[in-house]
Amino acid sequence: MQDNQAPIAAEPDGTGYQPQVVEAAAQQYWNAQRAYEVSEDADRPKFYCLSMLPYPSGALHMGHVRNYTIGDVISRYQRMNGKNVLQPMGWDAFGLPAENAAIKNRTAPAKWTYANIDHMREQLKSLGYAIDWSREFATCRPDYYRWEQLMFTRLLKKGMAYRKNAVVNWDPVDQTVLANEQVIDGKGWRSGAVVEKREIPQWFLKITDYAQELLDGLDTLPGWPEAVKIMQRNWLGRSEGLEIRFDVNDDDTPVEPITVFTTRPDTLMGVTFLSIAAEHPLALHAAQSRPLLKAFIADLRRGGVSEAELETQEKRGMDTHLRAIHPITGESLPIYVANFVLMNYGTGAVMAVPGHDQRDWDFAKFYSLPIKMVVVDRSVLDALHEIGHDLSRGVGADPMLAALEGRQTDAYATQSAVQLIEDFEERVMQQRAFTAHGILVNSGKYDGLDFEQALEAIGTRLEAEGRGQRRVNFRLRDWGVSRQRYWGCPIPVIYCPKCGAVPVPEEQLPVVLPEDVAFSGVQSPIKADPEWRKCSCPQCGGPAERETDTFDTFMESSWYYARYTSPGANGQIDARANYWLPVDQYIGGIEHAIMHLLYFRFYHKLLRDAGMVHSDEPAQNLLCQGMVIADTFYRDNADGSKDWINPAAIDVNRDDKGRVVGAVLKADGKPVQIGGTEKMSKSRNNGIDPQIMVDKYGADTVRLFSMFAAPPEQSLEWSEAGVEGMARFLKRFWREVTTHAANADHPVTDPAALDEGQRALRRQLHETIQKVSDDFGRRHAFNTAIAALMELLNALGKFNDQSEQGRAVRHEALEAMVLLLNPVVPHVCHALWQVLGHAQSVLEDQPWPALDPAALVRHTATLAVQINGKLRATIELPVNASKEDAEALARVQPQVVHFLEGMTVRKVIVVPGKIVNIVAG
RNA sequence: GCCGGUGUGGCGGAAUGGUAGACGCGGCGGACUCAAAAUCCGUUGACAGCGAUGUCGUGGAGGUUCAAGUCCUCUCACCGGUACCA
Repeated sequence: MQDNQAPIAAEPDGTGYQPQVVEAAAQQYWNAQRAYEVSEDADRPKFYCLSMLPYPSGALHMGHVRNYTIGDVISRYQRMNGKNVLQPMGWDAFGLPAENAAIKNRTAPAKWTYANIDHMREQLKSLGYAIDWSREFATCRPDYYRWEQLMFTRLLKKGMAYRKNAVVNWDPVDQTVLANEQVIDGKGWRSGAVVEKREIPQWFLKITDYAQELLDGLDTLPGWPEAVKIMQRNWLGRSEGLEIRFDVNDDDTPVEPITVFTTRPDTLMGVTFLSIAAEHPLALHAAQSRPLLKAFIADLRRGGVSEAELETQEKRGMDTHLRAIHPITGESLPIYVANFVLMNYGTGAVMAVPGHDQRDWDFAKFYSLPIKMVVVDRSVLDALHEIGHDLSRGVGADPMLAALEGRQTDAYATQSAVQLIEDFEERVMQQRAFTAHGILVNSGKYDGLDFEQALEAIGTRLEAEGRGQRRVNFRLRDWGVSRQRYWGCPIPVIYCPKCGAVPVPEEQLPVVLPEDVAFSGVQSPIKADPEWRKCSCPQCGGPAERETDTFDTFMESSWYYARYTSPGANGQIDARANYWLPVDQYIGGIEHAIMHLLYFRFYHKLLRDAGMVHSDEPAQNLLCQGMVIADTFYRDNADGSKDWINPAAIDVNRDDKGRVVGAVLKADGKPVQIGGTEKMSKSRNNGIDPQIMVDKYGADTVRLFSMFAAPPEQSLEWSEAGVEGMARFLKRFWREVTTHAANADHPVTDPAALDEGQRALRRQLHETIQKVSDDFGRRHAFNTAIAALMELLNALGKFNDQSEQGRAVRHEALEAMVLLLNPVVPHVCHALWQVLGHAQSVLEDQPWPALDPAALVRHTATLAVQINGKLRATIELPVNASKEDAEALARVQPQVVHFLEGMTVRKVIVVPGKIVNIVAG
């Protein structure tokens, strides 16, 4: 550090801002004070701030830094506002990546996982988060997962867990089940073999029993993002409709009727065929006698099971040659096997109405099946009225039929009515299905009814005949929790040849997963080991075998939030849970909007129904942060592949206006291609290591940039130049405080004695306090809060008043700034608080700066003057000026006079304190 | 395919129906320096103009309104999820 700089840059104590020194000292103090360890305190309002726990993938990434910094800012802010704040941390330690790493590195998944946790814990600690580390746990430890095994056995006894067949991705070469992620273009990612669908028995939790409650509960969560609630509503997919039974004709053997569910019973008279899933029992029955159909069904087994894959494939089908009986007309309808009907959804069979469903329309066109129009737009009815078919003349609810049968007096009108309907058919039905609600036609006695009337009439009739039933249907399916993998929580079930599936007795829990294993990836070690599974039946004592499947890892992440509240509890959780729960603020990635957050809500209701918690929902407020993205750079290889180059190794070239015109590799100075800005990933080599950034700039700078560069819900583009800007800001802040503290005593502000400049600075200070409080506490708009603090520092830099009250106002402002910035950059604030003459302390225990409303008072306001909505002038006038005064002043502005020449003023709108808009022409 | 989101200067972003572009980055000009770095000062949407100033401008097309980045309809592109990645 040079010491011949201009006086303003000189540091009174001879040193500048040294983040490494400042951060080590602050963290050491917090540790010594155990500053963030908390316990239940009935006298203070609690605040439980929870960030989604990390998967220990190896090293911290910027997404973690962003997530945990948001949580930390909220935690520290809430504590400064007097709350008893709990901010815990743990590890979502089971999962597929550990198995992949085990194969690659020839280490046991457990060893790899624990090493990652140790490394990532140190990284997290270097960022200075206000975490209560005494509550830390990893979900792969038996003392964690034993409680979810216990819960599962109890659910099994209650009938809330059950076993049934379900379809999985099967790799025929590796002889293993693949995750959807491991299926690429219908092929296994390692073997390259075409994946097959295969049915195997799996355990399920009856989440569908809670479907209605999960739906209703969303209305009790005003603190959740609307987008998340909408996605969950759509995922739950509540619909009301009619379940209809179609009898089936078969020449040889008697067969079960087909049950379908429809939300459009009004189109029943337009059904021209039925579609069933390939796995439907009737399809399998028909295939027995039809080799072609059998081959077709076998062909549909090719490829993976993911919805995205199934829904985007070409629609195909084949006639079973079985015939269904229309429940009203008695018509004989073809039954098709179709690849777009999924056995998982509803009943695995749908009634096809090509006239009024686009997918059925496409299918019918392709296979030359009949299309019947049975619903027309209301406008057709209106047109009928115009040509003399008046409903009020006793036609009642049956105008179409009347028209068609010529019961109207006017033959011309009748003919026109027929024409109108035919026109509609011509105009609409030739092009596509008419899918909107409307009025029934070609439906016999139901002609003229609207949707609700038709639902009522047809529903009542089918219910009376025992052929149908009105019911509520959900899209949501039960939660399949079985995984055919090693690195997960063992499912606590024993299979006995005599007694069947028996839950492991509570006193025998936990069923411990062996951690010291050889792992090749071909088969789970507990499946490969003939000894591990051997046991005796808890009921009859005879020889039996353990379940070797493990739980879906969403099981562990569905209740961890509750376990943090009860460290060491001899049970899943204890009474402490009801002090801390529900979570006040939950923070995590938007990618968890549906599945994790639904299981999380579901599990809370399971805990409630087991008497362990008293609330209905696990989290009051939810913030979903966006991704962290970065530029990508690459060079083309001769074989057409790309070499992706990390942004840290790149220099960017610009033209004289600052536009990027190219990039070169620092190492050789030669050009590279610029790719898009994408999510940080290994595959694009555009990840920026948080550790390198912390080592280079300090944790505070990294935290500040993460919070400043974008609002939390949006994606955040990493920019090292932007990081440098944050480092500059902290340096200037440091200099401003240290210079001030060294130069003088600090008198107290006397608001009555301030001159205009002093009052203006103090007003800006209190406006900033107001804005930062609102941005941190309510809006979670950390970026604009920081911008306001930057503006305040800019103003302080220009404020050269060395008078007593000048120094007093500056002192007031700098003290407040240290407190306002503390949630974001706690280390530097910890140091500067002492520079300002205070004893070393936990800054979160200082009160949040108080707003002085008197300081905010303004005497004049600036109004925009518009002519026809375009800005032409601004005027300054007293805040209490009347509308008339504002208009009068606006009208005499030279620009206004100029623009109004030759025009007539029609109207003047005055919004006091904001705008005068003169409408003229 | 379906569900949800996003789109504003050279870049990240600001603006909760009321002066589009706060703040930061980058660029340009200057000060300091033997020089460089750092720091500081000024300037910076596009187009036209010496200038005052004017015109245009928030993915695209329409609409509502005295007034639209913001509300509505349609549309395009990208991102997230799609039940075994977490």
